[in-house]
Amino acid sequence: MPELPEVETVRRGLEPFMAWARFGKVELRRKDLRFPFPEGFADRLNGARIESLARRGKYLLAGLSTGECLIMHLGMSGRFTVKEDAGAGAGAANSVSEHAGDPKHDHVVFSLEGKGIVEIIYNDPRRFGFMDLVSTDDLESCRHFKGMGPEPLGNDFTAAMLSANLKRRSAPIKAALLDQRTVAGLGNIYVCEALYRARISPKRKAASVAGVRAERLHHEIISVLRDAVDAGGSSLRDFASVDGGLGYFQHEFEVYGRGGEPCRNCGAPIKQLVQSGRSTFYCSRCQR
DNA sequence: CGATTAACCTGGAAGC
DNA sequence: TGCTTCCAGGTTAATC
Repeated sequence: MPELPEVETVRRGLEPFMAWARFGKVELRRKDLRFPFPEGFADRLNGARIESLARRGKYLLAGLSTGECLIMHLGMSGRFTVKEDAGAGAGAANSVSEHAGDPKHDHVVFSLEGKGIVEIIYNDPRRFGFMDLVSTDDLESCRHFKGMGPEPLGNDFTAAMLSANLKRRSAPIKAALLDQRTVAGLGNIYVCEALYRARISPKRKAASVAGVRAERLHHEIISVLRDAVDAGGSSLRDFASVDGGLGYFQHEFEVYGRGGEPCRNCGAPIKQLVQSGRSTFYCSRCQR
């Protein structure tokens, strides 16, 4: 489900409930998601205060008072919902999202004590998501973040850095941008959209995206991600923010999911092909 | 070393 | 209506 803008939308939805709250009961309804939960997961969270809720690429990071960091990845179908007034009696759960998902896929329930008690429910039908606990000191070097590329909406992401990361790569630019070592947080949708905005063919060799093309691409990656974050992400199929609200950036797609429809710039039909096992959408007239 | 593919899972949509 | 096939926002282990 989620690329950077969707994960950021989730982060913003969870932050008011999670920041400065304390973990109470942690309920695991199975022993694994994509990977097993780490040893003693529930015990290590219990009693911990959440000092920050951050995002790195497509990962959510809860910094804990215990010196550890709770790492959460939503995979393809993960979602969080918040249940306020948990434990306040029957029928009192007045903010359960209407997009809560099938309860049979509710795999984790965090009970949090902050201003009142809330339950944070993690639902994930496909179970491609996962959670991990890592010492805060080891965050950068841990297996999830070692080698991860720059944060595209951060201050240190530059065209020169993008160009350097694409140099000596023979794969198509589409594949290179899906690789989280090039830039963090891009997925299939926003790679297609950024390449369209930058007028670069997804089939072009990554290494040939340099100079003015790299500058254009750098600029458009930032612009499409900013626009999508501002729109609350894209709601395809089932993405919903924590409060059940839907993003609306899907209405602004220029190419993604528009195979055969006319390019809004030149009128030529949008083409669709498969790269790296994923659908690519692009305009062969506008994108070179 | 880098590039490509299959695999992990379930559910919804499309095709017959 | 029911069965089958394909496809989906991500990552990673295995293979070339």
